[in-house]
Amino acid sequence: MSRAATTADAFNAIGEPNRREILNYLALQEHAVNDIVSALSLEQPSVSKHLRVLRDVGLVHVRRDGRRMMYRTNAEAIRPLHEWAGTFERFWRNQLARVKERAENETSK
Amino acid sequence: MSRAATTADAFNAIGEPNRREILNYLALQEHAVNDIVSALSLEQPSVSKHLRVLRDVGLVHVRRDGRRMMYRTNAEAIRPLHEWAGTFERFWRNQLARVKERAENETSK
DNA sequence: TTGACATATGCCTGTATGGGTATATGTTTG
DNA sequence: CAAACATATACCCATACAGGCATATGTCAA
Repeated sequence: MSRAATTADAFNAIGEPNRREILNYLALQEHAVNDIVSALSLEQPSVSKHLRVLRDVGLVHVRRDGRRMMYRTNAEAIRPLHEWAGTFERFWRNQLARVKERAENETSK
Repeated sequence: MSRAATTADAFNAIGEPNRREILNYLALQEHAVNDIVSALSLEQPSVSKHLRVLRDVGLVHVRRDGRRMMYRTNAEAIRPLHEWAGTFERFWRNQLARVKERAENETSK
């Protein structure tokens, strides 16, 4: 045993900064691998590998266009993540409320 | 160079399943390390290590209570994550809309 | 079919873990 | 101060990467 595989799930996959950049870039519209390479200044093999990981966890979709491979972010796969983080929303709201409250008490002194 | 450190940021830290469990557990109220060990059936050293990582990226707060260390999730630190994922919301909404639309067209045939 | 173009893989290296076990550190109580 | 209790670290091991470089694979144009 050791560490969990990066390809295990979306949570793990987005841990890599470049992969998040790629997802951002591919969210607006599909792009070929080379476009990503240029846009993010990464090595082509590196991009292909990241795309491979993203694809394995379903974070991107692919489509062949002649000799190019068109990738596109699958927003749907990011939802679980948004929802997980969202379960903490009420807590940070409370925290903010408490801080605000305290601040107001200080001020009214 | 190699991979980014797990302690680099919150995104990376939540990649580990056990750490997400810990955050869930500590969201409702603070708990001592031993409570976590019992609740999640993990080895004590393992829990301490995960807490260390979570603490380094600010995902939990600590407070000493006698010989115990009371940990608590810092929901505020999860917000950036929620927001990042949230930027994709309009995309998955669109995707769902398209799917739904298509389904309705099929039905009406 | 051949060469160019676009990607994907293979391989090697250094590093970052996560788990398990033993042990150090800090705190309380008798 | 000694023993017990609660955590944190130190180590060791096996593994998963991410980056860099070379090369295989797939597709199109002449």
